[in-house]
Amino acid sequence: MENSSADEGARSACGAAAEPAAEARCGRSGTESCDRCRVRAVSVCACLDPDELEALDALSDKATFEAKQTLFIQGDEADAVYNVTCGTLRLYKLLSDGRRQIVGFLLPGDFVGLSLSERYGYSADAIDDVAACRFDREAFIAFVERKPHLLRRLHEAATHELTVAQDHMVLLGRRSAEEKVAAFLVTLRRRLTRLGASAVTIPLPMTRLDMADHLGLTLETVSRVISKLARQKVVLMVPGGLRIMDPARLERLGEG
Amino acid sequence: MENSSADEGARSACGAAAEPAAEARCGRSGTESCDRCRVRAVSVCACLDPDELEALDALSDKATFEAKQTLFIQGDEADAVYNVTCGTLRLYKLLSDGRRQIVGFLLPGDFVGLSLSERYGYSADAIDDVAACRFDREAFIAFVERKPHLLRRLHEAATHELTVAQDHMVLLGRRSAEEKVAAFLVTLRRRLTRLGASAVTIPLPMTRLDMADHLGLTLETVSRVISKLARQKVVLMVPGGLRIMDPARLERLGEG
DNA sequence: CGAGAGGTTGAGGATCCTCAACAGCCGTGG
DNA sequence: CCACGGCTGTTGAGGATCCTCAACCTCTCG
Repeated sequence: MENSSADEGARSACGAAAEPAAEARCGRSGTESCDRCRVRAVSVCACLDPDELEALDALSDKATFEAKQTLFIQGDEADAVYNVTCGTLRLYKLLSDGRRQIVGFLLPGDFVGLSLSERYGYSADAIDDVAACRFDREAFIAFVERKPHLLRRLHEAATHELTVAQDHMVLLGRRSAEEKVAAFLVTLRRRLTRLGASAVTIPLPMTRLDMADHLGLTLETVSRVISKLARQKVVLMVPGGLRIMDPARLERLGEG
Repeated sequence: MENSSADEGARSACGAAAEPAAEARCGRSGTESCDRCRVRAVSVCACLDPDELEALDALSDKATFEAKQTLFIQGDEADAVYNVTCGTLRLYKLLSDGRRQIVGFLLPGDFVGLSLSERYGYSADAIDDVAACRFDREAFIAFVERKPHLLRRLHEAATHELTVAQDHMVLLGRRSAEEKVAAFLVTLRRRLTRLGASAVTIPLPMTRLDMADHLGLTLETVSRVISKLARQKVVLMVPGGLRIMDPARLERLGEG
């Protein structure tokens, strides 16, 4: 039973049928072995040869998380690292009075636990249904010790994250609400494009509050800016996401 | 001829005499060999044994930069990496209309160029006179290739930077002006303490504008907040810095 | 059908920014 | 030696942006 066509383009990158359970939603990607993995080419695993990949595969569990499930809390002992294969995660820090800053959204291919440190530096929730390769942290570290080129790759990934974080500091510190939302959409579009997803319709599995807590705004401001962009025909609001009607205009709003 | 005692505690971490030239201001730290280096214990070099240290020493130039001198611009080809031994740097990104976000201040012991990538991801200026160990990037990478434990150390440093960046996102996105300034002072105090500097008087070689561009504020707001903290006797304004009168109160203002 | 979650929109207000004036410091140069 | 300009910092008045509070809507799910 397919739904109406309006929200079709706004589906998650998984692109599977719409059953609620994570296993179903993410298709077989949660249980496949590495050689058939959809996100291998964009993941840290891309640097491994077939033998190494097999060894790594032997270390991994295929874990799934339902929407809104918490993977771990900031300060928890870090017993696992993950490679996301399907779905969307939010990583966030809380202040003692409940204020929240989402430091990033993770998409398929992204790695959780780059720091390899003993405790998680942020909390992580599944936003929609998520599938991931789960590695015991100790075992993963031991594996890395024997593969310097994997360490090199992890280092590249970490410094890339650092660059992304610094760009986000510019956004948080020096940009207007409209620029923030536009830049967020442009960035998300680029990431989805690199994953091979359609570039015209952006799925937004996160809520307005999530976006607000990522952009240093309130949910009302996010909603108002998106409404304004829709009024100006830069985007079209569709269930579950946004259709980009004027990419050039959006990029101009998002670029400094 | 020593100046009045008021500004004595607010000197830079170099603690040398006040001649203008970088070599003089930073004392011998800019030309010393590694085994007498003041910041070795807190630098990435700390993981090297004496032989390795000697090999690395052979790769390094001792570079000095005068106050306000630019080391490199965002997008420049990255031909060198640096280890700061004395003085303060600002790392920043610019938007096309001139808005600036300072992504970090570097103190002695900090490393510039962790990403080892081909181009610099931000611009860097000396704030006061600076001394640093300069390494040819290619040569440094070749050295790292032969020393996996140094790569591991660089990775640790990079992920530490990432954590710092994420904490700064919380500050930029979710904290008030007063909290921002207080947190900045607390953080700077902690860093200086780890370097063995006095914890009661914080030198502030950067301008109000620098602080504002780091905290996502205007220079006027920074000035007003500091004045307010001084009125409340949390800090005392001294030439070149601040004396912390009520550390507990400052930490409460700075903590979430 | 009712409850709850998520989203939109409006009115009013707080925070922080903009613009402006002025003070202190310092090196330069008459 | 002192006047001057430039740079930095402080303070005030007024205003823009964004937040807070609130009402209402749609959609989903039990």
